[in-house]
Amino acid sequence: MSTTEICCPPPAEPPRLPADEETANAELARLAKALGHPARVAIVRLLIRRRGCICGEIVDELPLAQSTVSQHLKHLKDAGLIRGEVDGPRVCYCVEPSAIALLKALVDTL
Amino acid sequence: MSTTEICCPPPAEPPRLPADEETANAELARLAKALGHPARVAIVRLLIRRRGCICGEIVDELPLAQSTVSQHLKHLKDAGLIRGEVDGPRVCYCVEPSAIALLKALVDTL
DNA sequence: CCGCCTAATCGTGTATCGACGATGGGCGTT
DNA sequence: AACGCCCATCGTCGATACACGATTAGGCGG
Repeated sequence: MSTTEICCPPPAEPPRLPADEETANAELARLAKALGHPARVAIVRLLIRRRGCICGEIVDELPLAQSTVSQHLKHLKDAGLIRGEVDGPRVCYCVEPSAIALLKALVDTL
Repeated sequence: MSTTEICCPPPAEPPRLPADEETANAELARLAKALGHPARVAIVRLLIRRRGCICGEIVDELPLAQSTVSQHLKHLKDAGLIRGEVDGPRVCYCVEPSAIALLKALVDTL
């Protein structure tokens, strides 16, 4: 395996909106809450920009302590917005395209 | 004035995205945070559905106490997502179309 | 095997959220 | 003038968020 391979192949499947409105509200609220912090928006944008994945580079890019960044990453991962894969000693994060697509679709229903 | 007039004429101006990315992140985080609760999503949807405006009807629609709903309305108003106008003894809320448009535009930049 | 590097987790402190009941203020109605 | 309705605000409480330093866990390299 080459070391520069893409660790997170995005399957970009079209989002399926929840039929039930209450579920849709809860889903949108979940995703929105995960983006409800500037640092997390910055992380998502960073992960999108570098199509590949990063790990501790995020810490270098943000004016936050390593543990704080790790917390934000956990938030985003719990919300399903990003994915993290262990690659040897480091961890490779990337966005979950379907989650982003779902967010966009849900926001568009407003 | 008729009692059924539209209290919140939406000016629907096209959103101007912040040029600075950091500002855009903060703006998106603010709006997302405001939507980061199912009840607030439900309120926004309710206000959109009934193009006109409502007030205490929201309380009837949600399984929450009046004061709690008022708090959520305050959140949404502080975030600029909704507007509230006093109309006699009752208060008339409606969405701020430009804010919704801005949110959609910001999410689309992801 | 031992140390190193990376990242997650723990523990802490402060601040904010979310919910409620109770209180207060503004405006019609009687 | 007094009452009643509608809504905002206050005060409170437990839960959660946010930030940090310190510690732990887990691979890799020497």
